[in-house]
Amino acid sequence: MLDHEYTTKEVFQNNFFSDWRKEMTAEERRVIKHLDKCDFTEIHRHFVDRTAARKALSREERQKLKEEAEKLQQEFGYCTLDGHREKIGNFKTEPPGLFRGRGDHPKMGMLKRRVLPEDVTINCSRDSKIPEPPAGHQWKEVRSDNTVTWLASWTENIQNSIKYVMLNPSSKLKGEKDWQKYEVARRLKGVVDEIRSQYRADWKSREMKKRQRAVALYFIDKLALRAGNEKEEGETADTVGCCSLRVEHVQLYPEADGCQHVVELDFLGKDSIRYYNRVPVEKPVYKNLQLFMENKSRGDDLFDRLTTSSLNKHLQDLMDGLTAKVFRTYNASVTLQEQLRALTRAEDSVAAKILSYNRANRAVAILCNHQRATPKTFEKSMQNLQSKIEAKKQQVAEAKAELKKARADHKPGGDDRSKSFLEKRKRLLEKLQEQLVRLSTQATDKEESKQVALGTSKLNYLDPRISVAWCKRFGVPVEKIYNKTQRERFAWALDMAGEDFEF
DNA sequence: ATGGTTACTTAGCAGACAAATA
DNA sequence: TATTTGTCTGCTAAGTAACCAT
Repeated sequence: MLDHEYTTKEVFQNNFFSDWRKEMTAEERRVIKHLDKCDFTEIHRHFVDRTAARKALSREERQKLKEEAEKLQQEFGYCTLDGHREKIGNFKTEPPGLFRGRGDHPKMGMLKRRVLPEDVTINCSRDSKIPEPPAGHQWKEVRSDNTVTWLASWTENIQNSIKYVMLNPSSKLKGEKDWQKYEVARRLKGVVDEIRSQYRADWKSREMKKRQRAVALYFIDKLALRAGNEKEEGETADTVGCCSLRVEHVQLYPEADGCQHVVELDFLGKDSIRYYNRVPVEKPVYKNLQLFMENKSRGDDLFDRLTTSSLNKHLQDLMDGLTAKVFRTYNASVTLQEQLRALTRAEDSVAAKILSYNRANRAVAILCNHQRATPKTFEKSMQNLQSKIEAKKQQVAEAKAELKKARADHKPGGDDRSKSFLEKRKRLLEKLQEQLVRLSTQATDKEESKQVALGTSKLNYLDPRISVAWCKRFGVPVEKIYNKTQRERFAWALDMAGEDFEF
């Protein structure tokens, strides 16, 4: 870990040292008193060497390792559920190490304990072949609870939360759940207009609680904010969602960028990813926000009368199964469908259609604020692409000159040889131009995506049936949109969606 | 309401792996 | 064949939201 910036942080060092001291013998505790006097370079070198050794393995050795991993996968990576052999998602317990939270985490550097069989609960049918604990050990418990989906669990010592062994997304169980999730979102489509007019009416309610709920719901709907459950202070990084927004996260501008009633939101959300947005809102929303912020200090809750559970209770009354997160799924999927409709042209090449798909996907990712760090190799690979484009332009120019020459050589009524030569030149130029378009398309796509993570929405928010239908309608092979794993994950949708599927 | 517990989904990243290129 | 580049997978943290007891 010495290479990482977080090891230089005081919180990390203090947490690590205090946990380390707990592991020491009395003698060690007497000798080792200051972290900054400890030299870990020998251990560090050991791991660097080990990584290098792995990298230097021969083809045969690699093959052998691969086979061993495959054997493990076959032995432990599957279970039988309702008579079907299903792949398990995570069949290995997490190894011990130093905890690395995201963002400014108060527990960074703490020692994450090794999980022992004695910590592990097994959940399987009573009449099944119950997994054997490692020799000399026992499971904490073996139970048979068919109301839950997990196969094994243990309690992790950093947050005292339970970790689970569950099925792979390709399993029937997960597929069905995924399908249900999108069905709930589709039901929202039928009532969303009514819900929207209701929360607009509630902006003027006499009850402050209702007003807060209505404004929060507006944010969740319009900006695709997360619900924002309360978190235990000091246990996790300081992040918020809609219901946990504080006064300090909101700025009001009567006028900005030529618009009236502008709200600026600036906060750290899930995974400490910054959400920054300046957006004009309707006047009653603006007025309400002013009211909610009156006589409060920076650290106070914006929606002090609102919790995620009261919000979800209300949503449940509006539609069976409706919760705050359904709005994210709904708005993401609807956006994809709309964008695909707006961007796709039937006469475009497959490459151009894929660009349109990525643009639509990107619109969703931006809505949901799915960000990523610019890839380390971005600048370099962009330069490479640019030089490829330059080279291709050169080729196009040359081909044009050659075509001109061929035209001049082939007079009307000229011989067959010069005619076929001319045709050849034409085809060559066309091919090169196509390649050039494809390359610049790629460059645009790359630049526009450098800080946007497309995968998260693709996997979790976009009803795959929308994509499958689009592929069928426009003759795009589905493998261009979903790789093998993704096709397995969305097998249910590939089966289900025809070209006229509508979300 | 409130807080604790539990089960599940959603999230970004690092390293492994595979394909492309020199 | 060796090296570079791009994609995929595994990992595990961090959310949502239900349930239950008080």
